Amino acid sequence: MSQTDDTRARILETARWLFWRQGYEPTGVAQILKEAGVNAGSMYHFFKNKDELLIAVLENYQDLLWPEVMQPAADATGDPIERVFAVLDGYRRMLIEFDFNLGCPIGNLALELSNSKPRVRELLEANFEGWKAAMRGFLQEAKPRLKRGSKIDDLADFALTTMEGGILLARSRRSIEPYDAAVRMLREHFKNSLKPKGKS
Amino acid sequence: MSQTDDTRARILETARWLFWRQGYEPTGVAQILKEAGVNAGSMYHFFKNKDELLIAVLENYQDLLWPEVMQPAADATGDPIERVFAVLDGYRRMLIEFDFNLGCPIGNLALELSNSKPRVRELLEANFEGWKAAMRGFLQEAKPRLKRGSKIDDLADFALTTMEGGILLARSRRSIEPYDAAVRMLREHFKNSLKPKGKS
DNA sequence: TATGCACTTGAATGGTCGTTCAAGTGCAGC
DNA sequence: GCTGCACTTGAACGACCATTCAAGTGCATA
Repeated sequence: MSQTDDTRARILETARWLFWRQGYEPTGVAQILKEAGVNAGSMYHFFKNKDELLIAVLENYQDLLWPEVMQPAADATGDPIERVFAVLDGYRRMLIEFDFNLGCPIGNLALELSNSKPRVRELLEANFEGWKAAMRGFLQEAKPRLKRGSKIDDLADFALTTMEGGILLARSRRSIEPYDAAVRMLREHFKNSLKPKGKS
Repeated sequence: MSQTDDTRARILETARWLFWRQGYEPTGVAQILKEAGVNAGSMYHFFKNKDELLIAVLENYQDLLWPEVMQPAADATGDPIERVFAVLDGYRRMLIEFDFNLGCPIGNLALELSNSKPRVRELLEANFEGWKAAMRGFLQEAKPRLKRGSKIDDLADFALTTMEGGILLARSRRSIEPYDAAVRMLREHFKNSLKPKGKS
């Protein structure tokens, strides 16, 4: 990795972390520069402006989705339905690890920026879509066990809304309870979508 | 209403509207002053600073919850379960009316500010709690029709997380579909929580 | 008519914002 | 050793930020 790549990567990673913790608007360019140990001119050499940096961050999240979020869940269990809940458990651990100070990075930015520039909105949507597609992949594997009427697409959407809503509420109440309750309900819902099978 | 009350009320209402549309941080005091037709000194006569204005806005939301959100739902139908869904339908209409540019005012602010001053967090939580309490009230009425195992508190939480998650996704995708899908799932879940009754 | 106080005026303050740029540095290819 | 270009330096820019304040205005009470 060249010095060049290193600087660019360091800016990107610092920005990603700060946008996650503080949001986009409240994070000043000066703070990014300071924490990345870089001067203003360097940043503006790699990124046209703060908006373009955000766009690069969102593109970066797309690349990180599988290795950081989905792969660990796939490793945790072979059961495709359980993989869905392993993903949700990943967010649960994140909530607790950071003491409810951090939420879903995409969800945070989506709420702050869903009225902003088209390219930004496009990338936010693409990130959600990628998440959903991964879920659909898991569910597709479990298709034989699902009731005929169950729509895989709706189930994936529902997992996403439950996760985002659960995180929102858990952070506000600074307690894991609402998140757990939401996941419990989702699990019940999934159970009702599975064919009734006497044996495992 | 005296001139005094009028000025204060106008500042409060303008701030509420702008915080809703743009969020807290991105809304400048100057913009509030301009749109309210007020000078800086007047605002700082009534509110110590921008933070205190936010706190007043959040207190104001608490007062508005029943007349603006719950009463219309209570008027819409006598069936307590349907009242829950009438509330959700109110948010649905809001999403469409403002072309997905506006979300739940509390949800927006909660995501932006859940790591901020204690009094702010406290009020955000109290707003969610008020919403949930109203839902619990509806569900309590329907208690005889609920299965013995169903926890009213969890159902109320679940309605809230579904609503917030659904709004988040709908705004990002700029389509009502994910919201409708989430509500559909919630309805199914509620149906499964009701005692199986042959006749209506 | 005089006193006091709630409220208003709007310019000014110091700080931070994102961004620019002229002047460098150091390495790759010739 | 020279040229050219990718990259870095860091001071400076104007715009906007929340907030302050001295100087009013106008009304209620005496």
